[in-house]
Amino acid sequence: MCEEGFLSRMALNDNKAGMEGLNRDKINKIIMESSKGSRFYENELKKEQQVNQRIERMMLQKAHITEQQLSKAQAQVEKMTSDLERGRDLSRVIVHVDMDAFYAAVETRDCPDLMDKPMAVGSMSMLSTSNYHARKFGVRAAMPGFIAKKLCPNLVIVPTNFDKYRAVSAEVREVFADYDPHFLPMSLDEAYLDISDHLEQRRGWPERRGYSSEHGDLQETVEVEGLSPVLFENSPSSSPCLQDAAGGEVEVFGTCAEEAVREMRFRIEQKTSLTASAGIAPNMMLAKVCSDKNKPNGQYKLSSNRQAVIDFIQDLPVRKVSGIGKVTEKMLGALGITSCSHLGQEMALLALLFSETSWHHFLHISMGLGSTHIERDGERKSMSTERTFGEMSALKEQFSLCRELCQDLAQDLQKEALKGKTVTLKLKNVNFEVKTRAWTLPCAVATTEELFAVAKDLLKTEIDNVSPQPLRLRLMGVRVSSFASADDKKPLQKSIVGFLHKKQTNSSSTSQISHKPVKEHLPKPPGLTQPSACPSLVQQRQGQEGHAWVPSRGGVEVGRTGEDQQSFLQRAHAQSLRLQPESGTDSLTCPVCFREVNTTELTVFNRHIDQCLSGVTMGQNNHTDTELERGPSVCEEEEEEDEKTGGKREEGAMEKGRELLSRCMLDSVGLQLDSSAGDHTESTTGLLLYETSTANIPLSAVGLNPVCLNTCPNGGVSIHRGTDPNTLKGSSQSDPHVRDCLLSTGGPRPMTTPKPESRDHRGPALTCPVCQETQDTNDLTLFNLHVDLCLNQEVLHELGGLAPVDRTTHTAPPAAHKGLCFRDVLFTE
DNA sequence: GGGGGAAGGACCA
DNA sequence: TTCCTGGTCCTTCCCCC
Repeated sequence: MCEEGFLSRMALNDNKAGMEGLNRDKINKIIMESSKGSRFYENELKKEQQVNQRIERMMLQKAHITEQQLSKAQAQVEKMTSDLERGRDLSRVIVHVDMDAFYAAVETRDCPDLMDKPMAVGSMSMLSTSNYHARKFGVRAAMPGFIAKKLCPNLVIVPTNFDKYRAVSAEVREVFADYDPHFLPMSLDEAYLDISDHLEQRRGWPERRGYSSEHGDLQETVEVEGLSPVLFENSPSSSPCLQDAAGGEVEVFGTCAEEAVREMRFRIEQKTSLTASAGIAPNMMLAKVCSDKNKPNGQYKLSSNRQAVIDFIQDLPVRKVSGIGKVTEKMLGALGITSCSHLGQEMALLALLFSETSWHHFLHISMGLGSTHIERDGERKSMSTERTFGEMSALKEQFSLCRELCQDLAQDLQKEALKGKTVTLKLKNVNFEVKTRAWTLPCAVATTEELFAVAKDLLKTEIDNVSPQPLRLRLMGVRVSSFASADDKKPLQKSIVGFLHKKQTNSSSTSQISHKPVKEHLPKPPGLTQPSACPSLVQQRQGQEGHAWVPSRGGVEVGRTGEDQQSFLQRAHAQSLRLQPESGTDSLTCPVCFREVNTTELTVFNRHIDQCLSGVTMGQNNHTDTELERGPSVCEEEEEEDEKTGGKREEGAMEKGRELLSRCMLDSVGLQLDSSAGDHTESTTGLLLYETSTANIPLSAVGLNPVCLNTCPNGGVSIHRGTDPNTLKGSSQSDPHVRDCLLSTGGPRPMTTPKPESRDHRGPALTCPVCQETQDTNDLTLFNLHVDLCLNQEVLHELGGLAPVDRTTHTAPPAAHKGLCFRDVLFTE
């Protein structure tokens, strides 16, 4: 700490070129006065305390280290050191190039009036960079503009113009490409190059080559030997400058690494009127440190020999190394480590106090080792967008912003043709506390609607968690990660077919479905991910089975355990598994009971699945092992019965099947189907649904849209939150569900669905609450069938990226068509 | 005990 | 009056096998 009560993490970070020799105390006092008492400050104080606690724990741990432990660690360190030493590679010439105060320099170039003024690029909220005049006042990047103004009242703040910086950056990169076509850009103003190959070529060139800068056009000139050298004005170094035949100035460069880099910087300056600094070293870590050595407009070369590297590292402050920030610096400082040589001396201690990853990193630094191979074309891991704003507490605004962010992100994903399985919502409240909430889906998503379906549920969970207080936000962001690999992009149904055929179940296929239940396949309601975050749920221990969450109000209590989720997976997929025959197989494996069914007859197999499902779903599995093993024979008996009853049984089975589907899907997300609620037992699907869990349910994950029926202006099936089904009638727009429904759909729709009690209603044409299409029928049985089919399609589409072939006619698929058939609807890949 | 997801945080430009 | 954005990687915790 600089002084009593001062937050070290808020103190001026002068670890930047152009900030040496400043009056730190004076500057810190101003920063302190501007910040103290603010929410930001309070949050920083909290974080500082956390770091201090971390240090305390570390020191306590240190106090308990024995001599024996230390010598064991020392042996380990020594072994690793000698291994690393053997692998030390000094053969590459790595360059780190960094444009000087890039954004500020671009703005100054375009507005020369700014040349001699302290200026910064950014806003009153945050600065992106500052010029060297401003740095003398302590003004630097990542400082809010209002504080910078207090440090330097004459500071000119210019708003950012990224299009302009991108254009300049493209020009600079053209130059980089001449020295290393595979250079690695780190940002708009920074890149790593491996110029080893370029230097090899360069050796074959004339001893010196020159560039004439006449008319601003940089021309490579022929050999200039024999001309009298003159100094080039504004030249980065005092290199000789010659004149060509026309009397124009010619800058001359040699063939060594330093000359090549000087030439590169010269060309950048000629092309953009901006200066760059560079570091030349045998690896990336050292090159980065070297580029900062002679900033601005300078370069530094570290010789490629071991002793030079060791000497260079000796007195280097740890904070100068990329990857060591203020927290690590403080932790090392508590152990008396400030320079890289200290780091090497205390390595055994560090090996005992830090994680393996961390101390290995420290060891590399202390030996002056770094990457000698510039990793190119690394795959992107995530994509996100976030926005900071003034306090936002209104639900409508929050959901609307959430959708906007999803829309922006969907556009970005589309540009790179990416789809990801994990959607993360980031929230920062007005107290600067950051929360992230993630949910991993069974398949990759990319569209606005898909992203919003998840993000809004995550948001809703957080809103409910602080209810009845409003969620007071200052930032919201949405991120997508776990991008689909080439394998993941393959249609899911192939895997399903493979999964069901016993011969393939044991293969090492990368299919998304396997015998072994994989967690990410399990749609998990956000509300259930963190039981403690949901006070209305009672958490129960159930032996070895994990946790069960029992809703404390509304509906019948339904415990949910890991087991439940697994069986949901089975059920959900089973529901979507209606097969077309595939040649070359003689048995199928049931996705519910996992038993082999000796048949290739899909009607028979589907019946078996239905029977399994009825057992699983109703919680009264009537299958005995013997019965299940019989598989086909059960179905044979049923077929016989069908013949006797003239197919009536089939009709009943369809009805039952529909109910089962709804029951399965709803149960899986904590909803219950109620068939005993008096007048309200029937809705458009002939079923009244109400929620049995107070957790927030991402219905979209299983393809259900939370549309509501008679009480909601949007129409549809009623999903009533947390109240007795008999109170449904009284719902209004103030009902949270109705409000959400309106929000998510953009406003009330004309109510076109029939009243639940009027099953024989003969009114105008009906509109399906799922596909929103008007159906040319007023026969509710037919209409209900259509709604079910739509729901099924939505579910399958969600689960497997399947596209419905025919939504209106429900025609049976041609027998020869290869694909999946689910309840008379054909899906193609 | 190891693998993997979620959440939070460090660090970078 | 006011403290960003977008990305990667690491750590910790917890669940599950």
